[in-house]
Amino acid sequence: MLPIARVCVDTPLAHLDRPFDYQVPAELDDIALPGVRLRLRFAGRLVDGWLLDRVDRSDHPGRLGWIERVVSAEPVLSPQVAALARAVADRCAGTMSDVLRLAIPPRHARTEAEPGVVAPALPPRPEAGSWRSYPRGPAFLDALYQGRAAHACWQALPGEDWPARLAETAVTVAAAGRGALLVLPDHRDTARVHGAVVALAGPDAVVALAAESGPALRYRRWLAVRRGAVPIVIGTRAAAFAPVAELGLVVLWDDGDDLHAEPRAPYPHSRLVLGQRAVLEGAALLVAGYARTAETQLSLDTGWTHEIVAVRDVVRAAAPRVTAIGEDDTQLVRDAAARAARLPAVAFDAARAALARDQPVLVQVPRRGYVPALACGQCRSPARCRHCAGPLALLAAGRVACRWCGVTDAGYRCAACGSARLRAMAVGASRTAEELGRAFPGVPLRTSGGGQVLADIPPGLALVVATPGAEPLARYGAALLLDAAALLGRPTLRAAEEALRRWMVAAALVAPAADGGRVIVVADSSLATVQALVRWDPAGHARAELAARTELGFPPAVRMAALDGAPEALADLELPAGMEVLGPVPVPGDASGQRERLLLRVPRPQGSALAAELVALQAGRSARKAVEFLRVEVDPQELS
DNA sequence: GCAATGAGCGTC
DNA sequence: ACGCTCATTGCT
Repeated sequence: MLPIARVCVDTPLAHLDRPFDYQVPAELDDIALPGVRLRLRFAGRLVDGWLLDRVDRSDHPGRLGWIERVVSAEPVLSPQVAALARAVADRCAGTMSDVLRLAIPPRHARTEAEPGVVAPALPPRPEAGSWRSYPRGPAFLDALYQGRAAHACWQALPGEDWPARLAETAVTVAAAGRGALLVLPDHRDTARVHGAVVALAGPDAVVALAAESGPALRYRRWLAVRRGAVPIVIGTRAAAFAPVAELGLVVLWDDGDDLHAEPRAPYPHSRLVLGQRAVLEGAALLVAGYARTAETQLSLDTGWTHEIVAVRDVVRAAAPRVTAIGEDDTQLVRDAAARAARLPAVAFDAARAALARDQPVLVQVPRRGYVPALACGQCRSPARCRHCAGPLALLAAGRVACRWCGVTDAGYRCAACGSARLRAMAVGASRTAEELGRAFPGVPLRTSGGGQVLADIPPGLALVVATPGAEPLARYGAALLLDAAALLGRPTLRAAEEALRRWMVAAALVAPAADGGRVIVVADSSLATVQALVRWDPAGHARAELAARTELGFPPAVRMAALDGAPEALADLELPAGMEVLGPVPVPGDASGQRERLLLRVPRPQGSALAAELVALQAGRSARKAVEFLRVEVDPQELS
């Protein structure tokens, strides 16, 4: 066999993120194949590595070391995942070994020794009749069956059985003899889609890869995928790297959910990982959800995806009736208990009507701890810095400063209406479940959220109080979206998009308007995001959101990177020339105050140049043995 | 003039 | 964290 092994060495040092050549001892020659885990001596110490390739000669002028050990003959790193890890590392200004740590689960030797399972027969192609609600849906499924690399974004109708629809896409691909990979925000959604695929194609065609299962089970399922025995993989963000054989389709559900953002370096988002895979492996791509992100809108505008949406009348027929009531003009009810829970009359009436029809009522209350942001006192549009368009915040002294560039702005005027008045988007006092329960005596009260998430509820009457994302599955007669202004007023770039997404996830569980379904959102009806919910118009909202971000120079219209570190460390950085530097600003969510953030901003076409510069920056630091902490995140998820 | 020592650097 | 290079030091 070819005498030289090209190896990716598992080291945290950025300047060593390249292949190294080793000699293969004769006794390891037949198992030292591409993809195996290795032990080798690197700079004196014994380290882990990945065998990338066998080649006939090395360009290294010095003496080559020898591979110490092949950990196991299992070729865990497929060529496709190796290429993916390289591409993701380059894009995120990180190292391949960091990405491989995310991509490949820890070895479980006993599991590896178990006999493998046999791949099941191809499932039959499923009926795709339900996709007829979406004019371009059936054509997309045809493309999947024919093995074409179609790229689409799909806005599910309210009330849609979306797990069944996603299962149909996956089984269609499996029926054509290729693999499908579906990535969902959480375990609950994963289980639902897994169930839907099992119902269509049986239990042998699909595995769920989720962190919840123990290491042995997780590795067993992962190995079955790697060995080509399972064509359909469902899972949370780590599954985006699953080594599905003959990948024909990648699906991302609810791409605005921040659970899709990987918190470990180099912080790749599932959207990025799956997008890269679609390109590298020639697979179809489906980005789906009730709502639509600005990133997905951009992929439509650039022609990278096309949209699968229902026509207006079909959307209207499926949606509940949504009513917005402003906080200020809220008419409280006579009922003392309802008044104590600060329930507006309209909300109280909608809930009572649903309960009278024997249908459950959902109450969405935001999680605690949202920081107030500043908005125009006149038109309520977020207050933006005149210098860099960053978000304004109130300093302790009562003065106003930008959270991005730190410039204090004494003479603020709203860019939209010219008003000089500012208003804190106060976090509404969160109503307790007990207060709400007292307003509806005799109705079973259930709460879902935090550590106690209910998957579903028993049929019949119930008042369900849930935080966003924890709504139990049911057909509700009404939903009350309380403290909506608190969701909308969060001082982050994605506040509006995120609010609409969360409202839609809740509202989609409510019966259509024709069946009496009602949604009451306690927020000013003149706000664009509230109107988008009332009209059930996720596409229009995404278009407006992207237009606004383009205007202001925010992602995804531009490429950004965040450099977080101690102020001295940031001051010492030799920043690349030719890009806009914002800050230092506070690090979002950092309570210690010991760290600051620099933001680099470039036009999108210079995105890869920015990543390359940041790789060079980190390589220089690690070569110089710099010890001060520096966190580099390209496309930072949290932006104020 | 040259060996002995140690800091710095690259890492196959 | 090993081993190589290269500069410095101290001795002949």
